[in-house]
Amino acid sequence: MASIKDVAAEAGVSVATVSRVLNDHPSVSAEARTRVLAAVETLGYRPNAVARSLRTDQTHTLGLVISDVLNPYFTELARSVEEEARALGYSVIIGNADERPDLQDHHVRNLLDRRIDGLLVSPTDGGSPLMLDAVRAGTPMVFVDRWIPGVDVPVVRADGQTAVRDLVAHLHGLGHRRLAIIAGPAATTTGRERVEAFREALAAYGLELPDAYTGQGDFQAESGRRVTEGFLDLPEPPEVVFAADNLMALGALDAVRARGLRVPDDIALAAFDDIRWFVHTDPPITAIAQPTGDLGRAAVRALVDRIEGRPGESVTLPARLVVRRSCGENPAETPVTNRSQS
Amino acid sequence: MASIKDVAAEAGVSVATVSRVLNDHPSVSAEARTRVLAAVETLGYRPNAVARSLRTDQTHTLGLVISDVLNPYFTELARSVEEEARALGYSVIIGNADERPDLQDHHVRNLLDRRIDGLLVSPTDGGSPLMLDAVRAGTPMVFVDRWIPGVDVPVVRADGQTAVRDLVAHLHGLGHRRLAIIAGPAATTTGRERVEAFREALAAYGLELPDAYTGQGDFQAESGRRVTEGFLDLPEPPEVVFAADNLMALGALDAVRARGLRVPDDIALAAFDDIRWFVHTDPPITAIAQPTGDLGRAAVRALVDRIEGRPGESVTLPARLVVRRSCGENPAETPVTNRSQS
DNA sequence: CACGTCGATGTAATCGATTCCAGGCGCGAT
DNA sequence: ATCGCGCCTGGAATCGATTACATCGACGTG
Repeated sequence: MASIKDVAAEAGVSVATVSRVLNDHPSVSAEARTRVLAAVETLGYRPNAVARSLRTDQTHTLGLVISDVLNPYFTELARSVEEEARALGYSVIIGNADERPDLQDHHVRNLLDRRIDGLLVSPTDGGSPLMLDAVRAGTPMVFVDRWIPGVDVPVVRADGQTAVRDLVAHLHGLGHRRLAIIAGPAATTTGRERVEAFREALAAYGLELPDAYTGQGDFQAESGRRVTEGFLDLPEPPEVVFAADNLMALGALDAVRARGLRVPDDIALAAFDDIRWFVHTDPPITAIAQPTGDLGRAAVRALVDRIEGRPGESVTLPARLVVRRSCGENPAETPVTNRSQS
Repeated sequence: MASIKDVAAEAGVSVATVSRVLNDHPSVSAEARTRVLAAVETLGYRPNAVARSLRTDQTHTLGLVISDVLNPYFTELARSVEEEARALGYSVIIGNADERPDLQDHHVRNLLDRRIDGLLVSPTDGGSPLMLDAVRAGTPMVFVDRWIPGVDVPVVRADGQTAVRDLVAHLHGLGHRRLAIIAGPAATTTGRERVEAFREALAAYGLELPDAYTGQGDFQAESGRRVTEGFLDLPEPPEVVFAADNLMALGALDAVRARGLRVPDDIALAAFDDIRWFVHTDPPITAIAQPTGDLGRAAVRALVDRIEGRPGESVTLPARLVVRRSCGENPAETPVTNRSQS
């Protein structure tokens, strides 16, 4: 590949001048500029980003470490992150942690080695020393969706509390009283918070959340299936299962169907995280929708603010309930919200 | 951040020795080695990948440019690509082209500027001058899923011809005679091939594929909806709609449902690309499944072979038909294949 | 004893950019 | 005519690594 020296030789100027033209520095004569640009054209020159980064100490790259790329929620998040980053002149390198702390660490280390300008993380766990060191060392960082308590890093996330209350109201209104939850890993904030919000919402109706109705999942489909099977084996199975993410809801659906039971007739199902496919499942699934695109964009803006020396603040956006048919018929309401989705 | 110089100073040796220790070069005394490693430890030193890349002219990074991250097929592909690359010591930077040639070019340019070691592309179109230049300039490249005819680059893809024949046999056996297809963009190989395979398979049964039954889609859900509406408006609508990818099938499902019609009673539906959710839609959708994971891994191996100076060959793997209920009941067969999926 | 060999180490060049600094030139003011 | 000031320009340092080459000492051998 042609280097800046080749361009300088071709244009008959020094490398300094070429560099000045390329970074449109003011003091370059019109003549030099045109000669350089012509040389760039004929040589098909493209600046070497690696060399530039070494010198300027900026890569114009953000790292995004997410917990699971196969989860449509994170895919959508990744997409909006990349979009906003591109608009602001940054590229994104995605690391998929697969809900595994060791893989998460691998990616964080890799990204740090590559001297990314900032890091967007949705932590799988309570935070490895590596990540905490990075924060302490001053690496610009922003948490998205999940976060690590006690670490001084902006957090961009959705607040599901109101939506969970709406969900419980909806369930209660349909006559359900025995409500169970498939929780996410206790090491994650979202894993804990969703259970707490659910418990509080139940309390408002004088309902309890017994241990038997609190299954421990890991945000993956298989755990949803396993936990649901446990629920169905209980002497008094719950009337509703609320899955703390969309993949576990999928697993729950599998488990229910494998027993030859039907949703919502035999057992109702609801999920945190709404995804396109929930409109098309049998039956369409009632879910709590996060403003995923907005979260991704806000997270990037916060991170870039930090990188470029501005404050960079935390953002919390509301999630909302989307009622479909998986919790039982509500003749007046269902057709409307269903149609609004299509 | 600490640099190699700091380590050298701390250990009381030269930078050359530090570098030798880090790259485990044979001629370093045991004593120097331990001193260097200790210094690395106390300083928390990590080599700067940017500097290293500049010097060695390798980034140990692959670029992956895919057509649409929101498409589960490509998400899965991306995941397996990253996995295999990691196993071989490479990182992956993903660029999402969103089926837009201009975005595809943006990412290719960006990746080239970053001096990635090799490029994995699933082209959205016939190939921009930029990409063709890169091939000519000797950038290691491999096409995956889709390719560009006439370009000398290994291709890793699935062959759907047999599976499409199986599909048509299945449909014919169920009594369907008026079969329609929602095609992908004519600029893509997969867009063209799937139509051709379908047409040939129909011919084997003495059936035609009239223009009215060939809708032009763009691999996005919205086009599937639009085309399907067109089909339903025909004086004699088709009995089956075969969507050339999973998103267009989703759009088709929307369109059918919006009319208050039912699958498969009013119209049958099948799709190219199988995804997890197809088991759970109403009804479960008959699809042609690609060995996505194998494709991703094979593509990475071919690319890394090229990068490291070995041949790097094209690979074609067979796709297979997965029968579910969306084309009509086949009492003997359906329960079995359906159960095998769960 | 002299010489060649080999292992361990350091010095310095290099990768391809950016940028500080100094110098040359033209021009207006004194 | 001289001076000073801007504008352009080039030389050279620099970023943090890798690596060719030189050096030096120890050791074995003829």
